[in-house]
Amino acid sequence: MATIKDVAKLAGVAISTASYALNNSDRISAATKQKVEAAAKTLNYKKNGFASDLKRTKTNTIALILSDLSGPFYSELIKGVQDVTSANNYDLIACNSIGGAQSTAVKFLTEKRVDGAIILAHNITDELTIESATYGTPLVLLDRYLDDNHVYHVEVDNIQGGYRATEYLITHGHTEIAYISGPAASNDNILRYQGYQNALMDYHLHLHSRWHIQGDFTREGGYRATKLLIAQKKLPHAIFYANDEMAVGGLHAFKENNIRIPEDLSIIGYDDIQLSEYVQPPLTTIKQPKYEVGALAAHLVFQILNGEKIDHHYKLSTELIERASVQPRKS
Amino acid sequence: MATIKDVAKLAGVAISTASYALNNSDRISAATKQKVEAAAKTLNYKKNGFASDLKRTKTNTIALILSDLSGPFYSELIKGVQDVTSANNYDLIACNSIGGAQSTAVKFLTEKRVDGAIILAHNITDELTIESATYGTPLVLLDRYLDDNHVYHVEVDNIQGGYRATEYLITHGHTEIAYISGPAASNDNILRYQGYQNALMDYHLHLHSRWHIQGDFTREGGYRATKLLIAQKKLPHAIFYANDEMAVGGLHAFKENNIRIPEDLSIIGYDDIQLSEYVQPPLTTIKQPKYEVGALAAHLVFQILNGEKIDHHYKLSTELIERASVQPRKS
DNA sequence: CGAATATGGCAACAATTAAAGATGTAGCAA
DNA sequence: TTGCTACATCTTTAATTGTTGCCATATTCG
Repeated sequence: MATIKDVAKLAGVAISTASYALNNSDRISAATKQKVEAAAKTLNYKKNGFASDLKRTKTNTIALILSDLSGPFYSELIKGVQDVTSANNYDLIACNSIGGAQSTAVKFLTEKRVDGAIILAHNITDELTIESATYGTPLVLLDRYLDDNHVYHVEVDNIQGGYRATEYLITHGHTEIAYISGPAASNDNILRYQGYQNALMDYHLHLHSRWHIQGDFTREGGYRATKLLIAQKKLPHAIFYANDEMAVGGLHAFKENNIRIPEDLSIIGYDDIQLSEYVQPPLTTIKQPKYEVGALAAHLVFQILNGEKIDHHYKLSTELIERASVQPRKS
Repeated sequence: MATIKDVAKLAGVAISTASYALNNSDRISAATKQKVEAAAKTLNYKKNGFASDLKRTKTNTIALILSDLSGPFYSELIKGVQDVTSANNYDLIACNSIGGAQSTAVKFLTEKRVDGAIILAHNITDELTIESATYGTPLVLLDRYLDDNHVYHVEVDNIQGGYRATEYLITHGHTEIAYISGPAASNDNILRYQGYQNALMDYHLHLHSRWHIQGDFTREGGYRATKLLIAQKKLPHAIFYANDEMAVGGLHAFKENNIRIPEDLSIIGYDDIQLSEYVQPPLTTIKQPKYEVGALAAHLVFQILNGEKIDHHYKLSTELIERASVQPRKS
């Protein structure tokens, strides 16, 4: 493989001259520049990215860290990140954090292989995150809060989203409203539940523990939780599923038990996944501004990279998508 | 940021000794090793990835190149790649090829930032692909054929898949079978159509050009193509959509025109996307072994990296998923 | 004293870049 | 006209980036 040395030799100039010429420095005469470029072409010279990055101590790439590349991650969010990154002429790579401290993500972070990162992966420990941030790599966290001077956050207002979903059910006349939760440890879940509680309180409704069923954000978990609810004999008026995947699972359970949605019971989800529009009935749900989250996160990375002083916290709000899984309660 | 120099100084040893110690060489005494490790810890030393890669001329990472990171790409396929890559203790990064020659993907390929790559991105030109391959980076192409000694291929047998789909319709009594195609330039599309033609021929059915409608692999395109077909007044007995996305679009069009599937007309798709199971009626379709494609592709990269001589071409076959969108024709 | 083991010195990897050097040209005085 | 300086332009030398690994050397022990 040809190096810049070979190019310089062929062009009959010094290595540095070749470097200047190839990098469009204006201290090189047009003639020399042409000679060098011709040489580079005939040798099929391509610069070695590492050597270049090493000297410049800058990679021009930022990482999007996902817990699992093959996961059902938000394509809208990625689009947001991608758009902003390429507008800034940076490269974007996606890597996974499977394997914790041994993962690709952590390696890229600690070994300074990227200039900045956006993290959507709860399996990267807090310490690791802080450690990476402290050493100068701008980090934007999307899925949790971390009190550190070098870490920035973009989040969707989950409390407000949970509140809105619950309020929507209440204003449709439902008073017995169940909540099928995500994993207890999930921050998203906790906040959505908080919103649910706040709404019940504000409308002077009671919080029954029987209406709080544990789920895990998976379709299967939603199915099981719903079966459990059905087995309790007395059904609620409506159910707020902490995410759409679980709601889809719930739909299966209801179908098996000949319970009609929304005639017998209203349900609302959270996320507005692609499927929501296609299930029967189409799912009313809370939509998160995913594109905006991604775009904002990427923007922040660049602002930090430019040394601008910015807030550490950004909160975006949700939107309610009305479809057909909720109907007013007939008394 | 601490470098190995600082570590060596603090530990009171030479740089090389520190390097050996940190890389678990057995030529270093346990005592020294410990000293070095302690120093590294107090200084919070993390090796610089580039410098290391530069010296070793090896990156230990392979790239999965996708035309668009935010696209609806095959999560099963990625899972296959991911599993094999991590089993080989390599890192995997995903990058996009938006922007052609200026894209991140091309940059990583030409600048030797990765040891190998799996490409699922038609917008990387053939020349570029060959160029990268020639200079020693193992390349596995998933979406097209390229006659080059350094390029390897894994493909799903699209002719067989197209044949199987068509044959299934024929054996259910349908004789007037339409084909709604993908983009004319798509290799996948061409081969599926080839399979369709072969099946018709083998069963002595005529190929009517009126039954060949142009689509583009998108939901919207499927919708439009189907409307066109409906507008022709005379409907076929069955339709073979070159992919599921278009079939979903078709379903919309039929619903709008009160044409019942599968009572009035049978349809079959291709891909078995997640949605297929959920649309009404659930879509009978051809499933591609995506996980296997990804896993095999990754395997090949490592075999090539190990200098093994392997075939340049691998073909996997499809599977027919029977659901409810095809029913026998009543004469 | 020779062998084995542990450690250190130094070049190499491929690029960038500051600073010094070379070359040529113009201006001006003798 | 000649000779010299000054300056601008272009090119080169050499240092630098962080790490690795070959080779040489120092130390220790039987």
